[in-house]
Amino acid sequence: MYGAHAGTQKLVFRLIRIRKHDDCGYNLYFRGLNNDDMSKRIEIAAILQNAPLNETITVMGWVRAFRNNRFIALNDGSTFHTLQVVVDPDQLSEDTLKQIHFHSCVKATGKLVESQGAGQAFEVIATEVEVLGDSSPEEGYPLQPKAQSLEFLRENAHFRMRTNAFSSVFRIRHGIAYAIHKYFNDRGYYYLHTPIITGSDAEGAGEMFHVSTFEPNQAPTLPDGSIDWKQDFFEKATNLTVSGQLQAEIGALALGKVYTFGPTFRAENSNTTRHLAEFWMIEPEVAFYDIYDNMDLAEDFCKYLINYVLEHYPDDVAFLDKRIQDMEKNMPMEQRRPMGLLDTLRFVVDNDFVRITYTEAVDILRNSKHYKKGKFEFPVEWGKDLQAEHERYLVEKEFKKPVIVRNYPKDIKAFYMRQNDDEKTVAAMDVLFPGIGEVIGGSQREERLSHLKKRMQEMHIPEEELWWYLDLRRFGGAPHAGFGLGFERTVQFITGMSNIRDVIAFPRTPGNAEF
RNA sequence: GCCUCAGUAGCUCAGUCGGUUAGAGCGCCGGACUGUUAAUCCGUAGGUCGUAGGUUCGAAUCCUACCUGGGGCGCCA
Repeated sequence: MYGAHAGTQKLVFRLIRIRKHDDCGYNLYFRGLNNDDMSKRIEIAAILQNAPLNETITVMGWVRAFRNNRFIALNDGSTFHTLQVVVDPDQLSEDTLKQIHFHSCVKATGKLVESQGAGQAFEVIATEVEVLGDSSPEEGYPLQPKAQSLEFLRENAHFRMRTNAFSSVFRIRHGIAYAIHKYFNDRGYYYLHTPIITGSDAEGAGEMFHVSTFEPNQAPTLPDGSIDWKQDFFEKATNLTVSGQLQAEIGALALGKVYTFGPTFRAENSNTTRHLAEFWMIEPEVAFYDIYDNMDLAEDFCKYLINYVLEHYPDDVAFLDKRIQDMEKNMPMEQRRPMGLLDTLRFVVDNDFVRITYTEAVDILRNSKHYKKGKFEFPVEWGKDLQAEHERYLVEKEFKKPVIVRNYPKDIKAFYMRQNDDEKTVAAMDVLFPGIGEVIGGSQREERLSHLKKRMQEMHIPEEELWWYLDLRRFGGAPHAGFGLGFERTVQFITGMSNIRDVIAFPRTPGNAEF
C-alpha cells in the first residue's frame, strides 16, 4: 500500500504541467526534460499541441479502437482527439494482445513520428505496451465501439464518460463552470457561498428535502402530536436549500456585486427532460441594478458563456453537432431542429435577445394564427401564467431567438419581486431559450419595506422567519436585482443534449439516486 | 402527480390482424488477413420474447395488474 502510494506521488510530482487559468488549453513546459523524463507520461492534448517529434514518449489512456491488431486509437480525456499507437503484433505477447479491448487502459512507450496513415498527423511507434487495466467484454464490460443509446449509457453512468459524446459534454460542462467564475471575477463580483442547509421554508420555490438527525418514526413529539424540532440537531426544522437568493441579497447589500454557484435541491415529483432533484444554479445579485440592468446582465452573461465554449472547445462542439445531425437523419423533417448546434449557438451570440412585456406576450399569442385556430391546449389570458407551449411558440415560432419576458402579473410571481407602479405587475423577468424553455428567472427585488410586508401578508409568508430579510430593508436598503440561471439547462443548450440527465454526471431524479 | 409509447440475444432493432424449430446487424468466442480509421472476411455459440395472472386447441402477438424505461404536461432553473 505504502509503496503504491509513494509511486503515485512520485508520478504526480514528475508531471510538469502548467495550466494557464485564462485558457482551457494546455501549455506544457518541456523545461529541463531530458530523454529520461520524456519516458514519463505525457498527456495527449499536450502531444497534439506541441508535438515532440522523434522523441520517445510514454502515453497512457483508454483504447477507443483497436484496428488490424496493429492500430490503437488511444484517448486519455485531455482532448477530444485520440492518439494512434502503432504496435507490432509479432512483438507483443499473446496475453497483452488479447487484453487490448475496447476501453482497456493501456500504457505505451515509443517514438512519436509523422503518421504514415491518412487519418491523423502523428502516431507513436510503440516499443513497449503494457495493459494497465483490461476491459474484457467476456467479463461483462457493457460498452461497445458503436453508437449506443443514451438511455443505456445512463444506466452505465460509471462508464459513460468514456464515450465521445459524454466526454465532450463533461469537458464543455467544466468549461462553462470555469467561464462563469471568470465572467464574474473579471467584472468585480464576489463569489458568495450560501448555505446548503437552510432553516427557512419560506423561499417559495417548491417542495424541500428535510434535513434531520431524527430516525424515521422516532422523532420526539409535542403534546399536540407535532414533531418537536427543538430537540433536533439545529433545534429547528431545516431543509436543503432551494435557492441562495435571499442570502445573496445580504451579500449584494454589503459587497455590491455577488454571485452564488452551488447545488440546489427540489423535492418536486418532476419527470421531464429539463428537471433534476439536485441541480446547480448560478445566482448573481447586484445592488443598484434595476430590471433593465438585470436583463442586460443576463443577456451578456449567456452570450459570454456560449462564446467561451465556441472559442475553447471547438472540437467537442463540432462532434456534438455532427452527432445530432447523424441522429436526425432518420427523423422526419418536422422533428428535426431548425438549425444545427453550431449554427444555433452562433445565432444566439450574434443576435439581440427579444425583450417584451408579459402583456405584449399575451397580445402576440392571442393574435397568432396558432391561437385563432385553437391549437394551444391551455388558455391565453392576462393574469394566467404562460405555459410551456406558449413560451415555445414565442421563442421558436414567433421570434426564433431567445426572448426575455418581463413585468408579469404579481399574483403568479414570488413575494420578493418589486411591484410596478401599475400595481398589477412585478418587475420579474424570464429568459426563454429555444428547445429548453426557461433558463433564467429573475427580478428586481422589492426594496420598500412597507410594500414587501404587505405582499408577505397577502401571500401568508411568515415575517418572523424572515426577520433578517426584512431588516435588509430597514437598515441600509437599496434597489437591487438578480436572477437564477439553471446551470444544467445552460449546459443542455450549449451541448445540444436533449435530456438534462445527460449533462450531469450523476443525475438525481424521482426514484433514482444510483451512483 | 397526470397522459402516452415501449420492454424480443451483451447492444441496436425486425417479427405482432394468434399458428411448426423466434430473426438480422454489431459485439462475444474460434479462425484468416495485416497501414487500419467504429478495419475487413469466414465460421460457431447465444433468447422460458419485462414479471405475474387470464383468454385460447394454440400467446412474443389478445386482455388485466404490476415493474422498468422513453416522451409529453404540470411544478420550475
